[in-house]
Amino acid sequence: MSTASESNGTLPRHYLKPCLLLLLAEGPSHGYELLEQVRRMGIKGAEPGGLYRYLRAMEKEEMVSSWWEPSQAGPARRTYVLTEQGRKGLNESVQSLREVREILVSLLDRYDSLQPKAASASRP
Amino acid sequence: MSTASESNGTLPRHYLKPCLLLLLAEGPSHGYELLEQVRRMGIKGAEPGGLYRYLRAMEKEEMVSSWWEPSQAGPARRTYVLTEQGRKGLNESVQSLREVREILVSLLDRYDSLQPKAASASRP
DNA sequence: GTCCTATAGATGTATATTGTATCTATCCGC
DNA sequence: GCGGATAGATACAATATACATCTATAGGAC
Repeated sequence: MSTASESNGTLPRHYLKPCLLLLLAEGPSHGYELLEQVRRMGIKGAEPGGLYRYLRAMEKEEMVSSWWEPSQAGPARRTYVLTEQGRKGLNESVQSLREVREILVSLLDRYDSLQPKAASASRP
Repeated sequence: MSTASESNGTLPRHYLKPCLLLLLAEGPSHGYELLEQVRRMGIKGAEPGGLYRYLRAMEKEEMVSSWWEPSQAGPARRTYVLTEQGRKGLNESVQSLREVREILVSLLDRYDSLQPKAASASRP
């Protein structure tokens, strides 16, 4: 257990799947590119191993489908698209994400209304 | 993997520790009560096993300290208080939580600006 | 008194999820 | 033909989580 720093500066990898669904809702893509996109989105700790695993898992669940596509520069890529079901899945996970956001907001509000002493780190 | 519903209506248990630190920053408390409080806060899936284990772990890290206290009704309780270090830990994890909140907000905004078709679930 | 329930805390263990390292393959420039 | 960037995949160890179980105390029902 690493205390307080287990999600330092990054979205927990926990949100990888919703992120992937969102990115694929914006258009078809392939693993390597998705990796860079999720990193740019804030999941800095995302790494290829887990990402490819998630993609294959989501395919097994029929949230996405894929095929090989030759690249004009470099090795062939597996291109992923969102399925009808994946879009439903995205809608659903967005709903839970909204709840998470609300809870997070109220938790942070609660922190902010602690005695000033405790808030020393955020108020100079 | 259960797709899209793994955090349905609840804060991932992942946030248990920050929650406990916040609750203890509001005042000393004991495990059984903390359990109910975190559940009320939104971590509905919290269960005694993990919670007590977290508390002992946090004590080993000197984020909290505890002692036995007799109860006027029922068995003795172990009362926990936040230590100086625990308060620092809270401040730090609140900072990452703020980042998480920001990323979540931008992710949801991004979802909301998808083609109307995709947003059918949230706009009647 | 003894049985049942609520309160309180703790542990053991099976299973899932993650992190990390490693491996293959293709194409490009040189 | 070699090294580096791109692309995808897997194995295995380390952690985390869920779930069941165990102890103990106080209070009330009977």
